[in-house]
Amino acid sequence: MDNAPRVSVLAGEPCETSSWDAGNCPVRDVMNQIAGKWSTLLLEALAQRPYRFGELRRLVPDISQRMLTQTLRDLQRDGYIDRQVFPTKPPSVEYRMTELGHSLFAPLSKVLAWAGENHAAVKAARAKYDASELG
Amino acid sequence: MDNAPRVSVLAGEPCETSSWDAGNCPVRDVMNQIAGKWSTLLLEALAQRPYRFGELRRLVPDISQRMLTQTLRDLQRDGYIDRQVFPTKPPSVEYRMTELGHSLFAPLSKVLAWAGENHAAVKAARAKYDASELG
DNA sequence: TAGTGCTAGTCTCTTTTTGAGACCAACAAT
DNA sequence: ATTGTTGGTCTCAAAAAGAGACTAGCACTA
Repeated sequence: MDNAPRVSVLAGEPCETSSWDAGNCPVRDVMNQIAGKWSTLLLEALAQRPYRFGELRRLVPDISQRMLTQTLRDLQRDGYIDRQVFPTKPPSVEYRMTELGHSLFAPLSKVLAWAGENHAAVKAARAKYDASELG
Repeated sequence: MDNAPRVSVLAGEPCETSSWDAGNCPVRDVMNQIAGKWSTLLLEALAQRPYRFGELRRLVPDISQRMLTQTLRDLQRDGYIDRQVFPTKPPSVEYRMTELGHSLFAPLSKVLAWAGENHAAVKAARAKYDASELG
């Protein structure tokens, strides 16, 4: 049941606070996919250049094959990446970011840049919180 | 064989492909928190104005109290929101976004806007994928 | 005075998701 | 003949999330 298509309720309304339930909210519908543990990492890689399955697996050392397959399928299903099979001797598969994917990655990369710039501040906040919890 | 160029995607160079393991990567460390199912939704709410626990619960109808508590704690721990207890008759708790939280929400809101604008394209891609899977 | 509801949670139990690792078929080199 | 490489799938265990009962102190109600 891992790869069963997720049926999403129809909607078209912007995400107002009065309709923040799962079926009606574009933000939730879109974010719930790209907010996965591995999605942003794979998008970051594929924004750079196309990669093959095994390359991505080596690039992200601690992802399981199962989750790599599944995350790539989800990103493909939402139209962010394309999957192309080459009938070579051992068949190879290339994943490539689509235009839609690049248009998403434009604003997303700003968030990733923020993460890099503010990592220290976040770690400091964590240390402070953990210290006050123990005290 | 492993001739993949180890080049950073982002200008600020927050995450090189040679250190994409969990412990070394600021992007993963920061994103894994804000990428939760409920985090962006709560950040979106608290970017507008402070809210109390019960208000947030009513705002997001399908979040459980357990996950609301836990997500708020995580956001507080990373320094994005503050938690303030008022010793009123029935004690009330107010959650308020910090400066760090607002500085994160600036780029994050661009992604949320993208989600609203491109929801239709994503749904179309999904429909196309599901149709080809069934055929 | 008992009953009800509000507050912001916690505790337990069940279901879902994720992770670890074995297995697959074809073909290439050793 | 064994090993390695390709891109997966399959099963089973562990972790995370969801559902719902339960708490304490106070206010209002009957």
